[in-house]
Amino acid sequence: MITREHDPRTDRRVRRTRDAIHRALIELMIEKGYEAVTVADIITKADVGRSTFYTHFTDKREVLYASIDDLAGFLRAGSQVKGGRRLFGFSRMMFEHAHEQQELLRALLGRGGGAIVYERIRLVLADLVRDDLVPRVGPGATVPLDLVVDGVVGAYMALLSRWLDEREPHTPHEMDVAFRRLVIPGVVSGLGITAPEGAAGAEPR
Amino acid sequence: MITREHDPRTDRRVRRTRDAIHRALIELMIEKGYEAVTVADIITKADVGRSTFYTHFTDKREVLYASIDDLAGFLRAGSQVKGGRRLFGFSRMMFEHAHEQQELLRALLGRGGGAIVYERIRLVLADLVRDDLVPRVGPGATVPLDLVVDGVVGAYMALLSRWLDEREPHTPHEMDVAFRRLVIPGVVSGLGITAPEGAAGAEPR
Amino acid sequence: MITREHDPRTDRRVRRTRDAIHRALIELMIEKGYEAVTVADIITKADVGRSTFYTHFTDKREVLYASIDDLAGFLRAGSQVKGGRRLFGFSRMMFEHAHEQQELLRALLGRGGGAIVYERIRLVLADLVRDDLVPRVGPGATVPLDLVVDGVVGAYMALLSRWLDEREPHTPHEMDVAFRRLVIPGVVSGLGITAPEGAAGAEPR
Amino acid sequence: MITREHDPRTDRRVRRTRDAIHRALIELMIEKGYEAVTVADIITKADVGRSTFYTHFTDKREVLYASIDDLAGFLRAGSQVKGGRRLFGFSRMMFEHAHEQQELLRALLGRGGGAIVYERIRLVLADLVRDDLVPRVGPGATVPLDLVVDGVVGAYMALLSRWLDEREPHTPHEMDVAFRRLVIPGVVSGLGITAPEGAAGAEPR
DNA sequence: TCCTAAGCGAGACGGTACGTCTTGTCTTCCA
DNA sequence: TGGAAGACAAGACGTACCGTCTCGCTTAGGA
Repeated sequence: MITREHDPRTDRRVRRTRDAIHRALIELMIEKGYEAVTVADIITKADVGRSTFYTHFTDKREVLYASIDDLAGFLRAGSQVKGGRRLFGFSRMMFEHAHEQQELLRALLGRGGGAIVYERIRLVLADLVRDDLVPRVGPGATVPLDLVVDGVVGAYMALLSRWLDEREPHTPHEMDVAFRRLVIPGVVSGLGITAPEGAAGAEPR
Repeated sequence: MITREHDPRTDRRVRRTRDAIHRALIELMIEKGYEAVTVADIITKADVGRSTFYTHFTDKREVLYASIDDLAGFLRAGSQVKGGRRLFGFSRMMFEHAHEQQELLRALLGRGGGAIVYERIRLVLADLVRDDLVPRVGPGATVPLDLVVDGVVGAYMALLSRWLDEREPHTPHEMDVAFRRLVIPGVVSGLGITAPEGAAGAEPR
Repeated sequence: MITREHDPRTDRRVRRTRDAIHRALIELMIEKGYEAVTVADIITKADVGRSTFYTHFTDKREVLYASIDDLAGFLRAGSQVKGGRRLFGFSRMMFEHAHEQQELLRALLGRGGGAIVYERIRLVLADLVRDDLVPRVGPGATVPLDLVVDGVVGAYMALLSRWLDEREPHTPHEMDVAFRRLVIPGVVSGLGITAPEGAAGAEPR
Repeated sequence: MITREHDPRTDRRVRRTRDAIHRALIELMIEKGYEAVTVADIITKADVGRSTFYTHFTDKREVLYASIDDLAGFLRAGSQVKGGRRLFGFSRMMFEHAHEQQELLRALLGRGGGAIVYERIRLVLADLVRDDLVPRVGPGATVPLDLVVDGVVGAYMALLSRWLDEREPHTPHEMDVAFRRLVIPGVVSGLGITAPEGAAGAEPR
């Protein structure tokens, strides 16, 4: 029989507290950007004691990480389910998610968002991209896979960030198409991909 | 006749002070990364009074900008002179410069470098890329120029940053080639470029 | 018939808890002095829950008071039984008790002991001293009784405290004699005592 | 020639700051007693930045010490000048000083005053008393000098503290007389003093 | 014997003070 | 008289305690 280990994170109070803190940070980031938010701001908005904050998190940063990890989870989950056969299946999803959660994502990834967020999301995307590419690498590859991954992710993050910063002058679909048109030709030739789904680069819909 | 305006920046002492501060910041950035450097660190290392620092600069940021502007100037100058006809002529130069000034560039652009530097350099590169592309845009362009610029610069910055972070496992030349192979196909098709120098994508040497 | 009021203090568990807390505080006071002991220290050492502590006591102070009251009871009891006719009968007893319980008393009254303890014990002694003096005051008294009491108790507490702090370089008996020789002449003349037991000041044994 | 060492304590600003802090603490101690005063209280009342406070003092305690040292200086100085030949010359002076500075002294020495103050002043007085007694010790002394000093100082401090606590029901002169009558007989006999100024115990005026 | 109220441990929580750190301004001194 | 030195106010940071509280577990005494 399993000893009912008491995991503090399942405590109802604990959940409530942690959630309140998360929500507070996000709202504040939308207001003034990550760097400008102080711990005092957070605990005031979350209506939580200072020590309580520090029992749960060591840092502003740590609170942020959880939010990013939510995003990462969303991406990972989505990419497996819906991404299906398509190359860079996360792209469309992400643009749409970003569109729906504009303010949050702008706070996270826009000019105001810390470098930490950027790096963290970059890592998640890099994993997704790598997983997409590894099985497709052909014998005639002329560019190291790592560099391809870095380049693709860099292009993607740049498009996404600027799109958010400029208040989304294009639709998520347009962005997705632009990303694919820009990136897929180079990836295909650089990695020597001879996809049966040569339609990889063709846009759907 | 020119009014002998006393420009403080020509004062010998002033020059010395400003240079000392610059050098101090750079050395400290190499040691611990931009964010971790404090004004106190800088003035100690530069052996300068606190008020002196604030007489010349309003910020840590402002000191940094000058360093970046050096870099920007280097890029702009180089790209006009040597870039010649080639698309993205700055690329090779930049990789080589980064190679020579490894530590500085790593401090500026690597994980430790602030988002400010990143953004600033991004802007410079975006200008260069745009100038490269504008005259080549063809009638059959299917991707908005702005997005192409953002994507290309994003990919470039990503390659450069990661290369620096990973202690340059490839030669500058290899990086340059990878960048071009990865990016030029998409750019050419996306912008409908029908270059006479169809050799744009071919690597030189 | 008496309503079988369930007095919690008789509950065996309750006794155990309270005692454990008392013992913990005393041991900790010996280790590091009253002020330095925290409630967390106490409940850890007593192996008791935080809420339990606050069910029984409102304070660190309150726990302490009980210890002092033990001491006070000891003094009061002793002074009646053994004090007999002698002036300041408590003195010898107290020095001896302090000698036997060195560590505890040092913790309570030495440099580390809080002002609260001091004051509390002072009050007990003041009562004893006053009870000793009241019946002896003569018609020729030139010093108000209250001042005599304060002075005598002050002198006694000072001798006791310093003796404890200095690790008892004298025997209890020597201390007692010193105290009497120092204080009784002034008391006798100040209060106009014409004791039949003129032997009041003479040391026994 | 002496290098004009720049002692920060002579800086006019520094003086002002330190004084403001001292005054603030004293006023606050009068209001609510030493323990209850927080650093935040002090810096608010002194209109001083938090860091400034900690540049000059490590502690509330340290601020307090300076105040006590003022008092000590006053005592020492006075005792030499005015004390003259009389035994315990400081006594009258101190009672009068305490009378004039009632509130401050009550804050320092009364129930609210920390044990630290008490101990510190005790040490100063002990020095004065010892200096008074050493040259007078006679051959027939039956009580160790240290104990006499401790006892005398203890009696004095007790009289002073209680007098302050009870809002001075007696005049300083009465207090001084009471102290001398109570203590001098025992001291004279205990130390075997055969004073030419046998008038030591006689009250003046 | 079972049931129920209390005692209890564990520890989350809001609050408050602490001492440290960094920033940008302001004052003083000196050359 | 203008630049250098550094004192200063402001306020964020992470830590330490406090006293209150909520939660389940256990444990004894009355039904």
